[in-house]
Formats: sequence, structure tokens, C-alpha cells
Amino acid sequence: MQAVSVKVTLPDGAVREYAQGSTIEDVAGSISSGLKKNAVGGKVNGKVVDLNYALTGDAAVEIVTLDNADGLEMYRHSTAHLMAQAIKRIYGDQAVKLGIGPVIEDGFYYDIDMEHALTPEDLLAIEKEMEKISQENLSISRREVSREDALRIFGELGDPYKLELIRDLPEDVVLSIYDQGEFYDLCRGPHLPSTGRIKAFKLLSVAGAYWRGNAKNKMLQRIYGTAFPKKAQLDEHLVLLEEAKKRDHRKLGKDLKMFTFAKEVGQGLPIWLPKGAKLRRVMERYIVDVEESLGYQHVYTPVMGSVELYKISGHWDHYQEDMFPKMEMDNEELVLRPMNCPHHMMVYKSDMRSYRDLPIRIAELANQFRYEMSGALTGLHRVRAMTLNDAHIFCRPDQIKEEFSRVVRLIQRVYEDFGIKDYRFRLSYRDPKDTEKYYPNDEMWEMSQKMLREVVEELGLPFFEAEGEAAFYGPKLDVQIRTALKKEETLSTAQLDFLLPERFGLEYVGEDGNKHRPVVIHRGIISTMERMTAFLLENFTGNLPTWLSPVQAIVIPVSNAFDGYVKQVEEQLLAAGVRVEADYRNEKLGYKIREAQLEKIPYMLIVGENEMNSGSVSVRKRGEGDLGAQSTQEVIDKIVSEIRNKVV
RNA sequence: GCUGAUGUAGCUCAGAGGCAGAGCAACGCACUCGUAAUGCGUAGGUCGGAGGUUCGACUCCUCUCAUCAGCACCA
Repeated sequence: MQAVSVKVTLPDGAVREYAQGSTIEDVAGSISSGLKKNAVGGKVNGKVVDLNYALTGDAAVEIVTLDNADGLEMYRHSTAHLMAQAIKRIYGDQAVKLGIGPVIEDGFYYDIDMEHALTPEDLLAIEKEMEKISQENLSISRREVSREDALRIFGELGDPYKLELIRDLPEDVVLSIYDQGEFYDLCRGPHLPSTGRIKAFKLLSVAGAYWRGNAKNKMLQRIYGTAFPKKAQLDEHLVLLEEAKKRDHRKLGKDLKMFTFAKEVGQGLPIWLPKGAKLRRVMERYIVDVEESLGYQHVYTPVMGSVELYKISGHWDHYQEDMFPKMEMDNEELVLRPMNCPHHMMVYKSDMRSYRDLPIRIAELANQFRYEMSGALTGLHRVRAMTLNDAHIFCRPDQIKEEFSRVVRLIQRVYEDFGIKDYRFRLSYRDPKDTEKYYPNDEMWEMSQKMLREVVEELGLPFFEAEGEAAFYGPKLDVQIRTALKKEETLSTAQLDFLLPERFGLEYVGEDGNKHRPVVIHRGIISTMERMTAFLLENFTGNLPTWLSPVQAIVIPVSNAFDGYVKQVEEQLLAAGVRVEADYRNEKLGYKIREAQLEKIPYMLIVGENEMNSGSVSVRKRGEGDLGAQSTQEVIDKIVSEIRNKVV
């Protein structure tokens, strides 16, 4: 009797036959010996599997090697297991309880629970042990177990976290355990065929992490690491991490004298130094001008408000803990405002509104204060005192779409002027399971989320969706960016709100003479001045476009003999509206150039005898170097036009 | 807020139970200079703060503050 065979379709479309029970390794080997050597697993009908996975029926099969994303993921996952095994060997099987150990972007982590607090030195010892286990080249194999067996096995091991995971898995899920030498772990897999395949890895840090991401649970120790198939790739990655640190706005902000913090002033309270204040002023003028040209009306409202105001809005219920505590004066209770919406509601309410008046766009560069938890504070990204480029658009329901699209166009225009290219739109919905956090009105939520989604789809914006990221009063369209250290943050936001108009009893008189309720769109374009500054510094590594640079040009004499001419050039530039400095210090030219370069000033204008005699300056442009002598007037015209056109 | 690490001159960092160190920056003097660091000199510190152990603490212990990483939070 002939053995049953299975038909395997390869990625190039070729169909081959194999005996039933053939493994991925067999398939790879039948294609080429090189592929067999490089294969670490396979993809069967789109599902990633182990190398020794046996084919039971006809299937589309792809060989997974370390050169593709699936292979790299397996590699890192197996490295996480390798680390767990090493830790158990060093600290004892019973002493170490394992949580979860997933693959993440650029690496992996494993959450563990143990008495001993791991230090950076311990990580080195763990790495050593990992290397040893890799040398041992233990084979990694999968076995499937029943739920009862799994509970028994991890019960005997005394691992409460794995037991909890098993209990929470759906009934119909196939449980599997991966073995490598004496070590085994509950895992869906797949994994590399053996520990010897793991060549280059590094444990990066250890930090606390709540079990299952819940602050009410115990805090475990999370060890982060990364792994690459080749040592050279690992080294390159580590260099990139170092480079990223140099782009950190906290470092650049200090080096470029943009901002500082002082214990004496308080945690998370930024002090804008002259250079940073200049950048901020440029941004503020820019955005106010743009907004006014688009029909926004700027207002000023106080940085404090009565608790009553926030009770009406609902902020008091939701965010009381995150506000600076109330001050009781006379018969009033006041708080530093954490948000400006309620104040702007009162701007709307200050007058009778007709349907003809709408939309009304109320804007403010609004200073606000939030008691961010100490651990959340990060440079200018998260602060306790901030100025938001805030606005509230009050419109009729039939105007939502148009107003929303205007906001999106404004975001795009501003991003173009600021040279922001790398961002993603996120539609932020409520988490329907979280009834605590979101205003309970299913109908309102469903309507506003649907409406927002339709608007965004109609605009043809690429977007992704995120549950549980909405504001308590409504869904948001957020613009997500990444910091130098690859953390995702929201820069711009536009939010659809049916709730606050309700709570504040906002009205307008419609065409029909009856009272109607307007809708509010909350929006921030350049975010807070603080966050945008942080972002720009990182985005440009401090090399701000000329129109945003605090100092746009510096005039440098070859020696003090030309100070008079320097003064003359400086005044010409000043008169043309260029932010200019001159370096009259008695130093060598090379020295002054170096300093100006480190300050990242876009234009250095160098003058000596030749320039003085010909009414010219030698231009040294940031990033381009010495451009030679040019007539002073021409150079000024060029700089002015670059500023005017916001060249980035 | 939680877990851990760190805190020494303006900056970057070394050191260590027995007199506190370097480079850069600052200041002074000389050099008057042509595209990323001229030379010499001077000054600069309650070693984050408080308490304790000790004959003696920057060093060891406790507490506290700040910073950093991560978690949680982010209207």
C-alpha cells in the first residue's frame, strides 16, 4: 500500500508532494541544503509553526528563516526562554516564578517574580549563563498537554502566574509546553529548534511592571533584552540606541540652553530660557496668526476656576486626583485649571447665539496645570504646567463634518510648515467594558464614534483604531508621534463632544425659532508648547529650520580688526528682521565657528578684510559648510526668503 | 504613585573610611588670528539634603529630595 502523500504549495506557486507526516525541515531540505540549514520554522497556511511540525494535509508552506520578520520573532521569543532558563539556573527553579515573556519591537522581555532584586551586574551574570546554555545546544521541543496536566505541572512547580494564565485561557485552546533541557515553559510557540541557534543578545534593563498591567496587582521584575541573528546587527542596534540618547530633547534642551528645571521652582515645572522662549514665541505668533486667518477668535481666560465649574463639566468626578488641590477662599473653592473647556463654554454662554453665528471657534494659548504623578514626568513631554494651543469649535450638527475636515487640514498645514513627516492618525474610542472611566450613555457613544469614523473615512485619512483611548466625554482623532526614545505620544488631537454642551446647557436659536444644542469639537494642533518643543528638538536633532531657530545667523569677524564691519552687517540683518548675533570675542576663527556649529545656528557669516572691502560676507551654512563670499544684500535676501517660506 | 538605579565644580565624568580630582566652560594675561578647540595662569565644591555609626564619613547605615529606566496614569 502506498503511503499517503500531501500536496504542498510553495510561495513561488510550485506544488510538491511529500509523505504525510513530513516536517517543515523535510520540505526545506528538499528545496536546498542551504535552506535546510537556515530554516528555523515554517508558515503553514499563514500560521507560524516549529521546524519539526509535521504536515497532516495539503497546505501552503513557507520556510521561515532568520532573515524574515517571523523568524526574527521566533528568535527573540526563544531568547526570552533562554533568559528565563538562565535565571532559574542561577537563582533556583523554585525561587523564580515566571510571568509572561513576549516579543516586543526590537527585542523581548520576561516578567519574573523573585525575592532577590536584580541589579545590572546580575544581568551580566545572566547573560553569561545564557551563553553557556546556548553552547549546550539543547534541543527545543513542543508537547501538547491537557488543561488538567498543565494545571498539575505548573501546580507542582508552584508557579501561580502560569496557573492563572492557564485558568484564564478559553476552554478550547490547545495548551503546549516547550522543553529545553531541564527547563520548560507554558508557551504557544513556535520556537527555534535548539538553543544553539541563539547567537547574539543583550539584556538591557530591569524595571518593575505590574502583573497583567494592573496597578492593583503585585509588581514583578521585568527584564528587557534584545537579540539578533548576527553579532554585527546587535552591535549596530546598540549604537542606534546610543545615538537616540543624543537626540533626547532633555539633552538637547540643556546643551542649546532652551529650558531648565529647578528643584526650587518645583517638579515638572519648566523654566523657558531665552533661546527656548524665542522658539516658543515664534510658534505662538505663527499659530495665532494662522488660526485668526481661519476664523478662530482668541480669548484670555483665567488659569483658575471654581470647583463648581469642573463639577458641571464632569472633570471633577473624573480627574480630581490629577488636579492640584483646591484652595478655599471666602466662599469659593478654586483650583488651578487642568483644562480649559469649561472656561470656553462660558465664553459661548456669554451671549445669545443664533444658528447664523455658528460655527464659533474660540481659541486660547491656555496655561493649565495638572498634578501628573511624579513617575510620569519626562522632560518637556510630560509636565505639570503647560500651555495648550487649545480651541473649542461650537457648531450645528450639520457642520460637524466640515469643521472636522477644516481641523484636519489645519493639522496637515501646520505639520508641513514644521516639517513633521512621521505621524499616524489614531481613532480613539471608549472601552465599552470600562464603565467607570467613560460617561455612561451608550447611544451617545455609538453615535459619536460612528460619526467620527465616517468623517475620517471620507477625508481619506489612513488611521488605526484604539479602544480605551477616548476622552471621558467623547471619541478623539489623535495624531501619534514617536519620541527619540521611540515612545508613542499624542501631538495633535480633535475630539467630538456631545456631552459638555449638554452639561452646560449650551443653546442656539435655530432657523425654526426653537432652541437647539450645539456640538463641540475640542482640538489642539501644536499640542502644548512644551510637548511641541520637545518634539521639534528631537525631530531635528536640535537643527531647527531657520524660521524656528532662536538665532538664525551669527556674524563672526576673522579678527577684532573688523568689528566695525561686523556691526554694520549685524545691523543690516536686524533691519531685515533676521534674528542675528555677532561674536566679538577675542578668539580664533576656528574656535568661534566650532561654538556656533555646536549651537546649531543655521547661518555663520564670516567677515575679514576681503569681505569688508567688497561689501560681502562669507557664508557657512549649517549642514553644508563653507559656501564662499557673497554680497551681503544677496545673502540677507536669501535668508529672509527662507524664513518667509518656512523652508524645512 | 510603584519597582530599581543614579546623584562629586557651570557641563561631561574619574575617585574613595584619613588634605577633593581631570577635561571642557568661566575669569586674567599674551597672541590679532581665514572656516570645528592658541598658549600660559587663576578661581571654582557643605561630594543632593537631614540624621546616625565612627577617633575620623564624600565613602558605611537610615530617612528624605531630585533625576533616569520601566510599569501604572495621561481630560
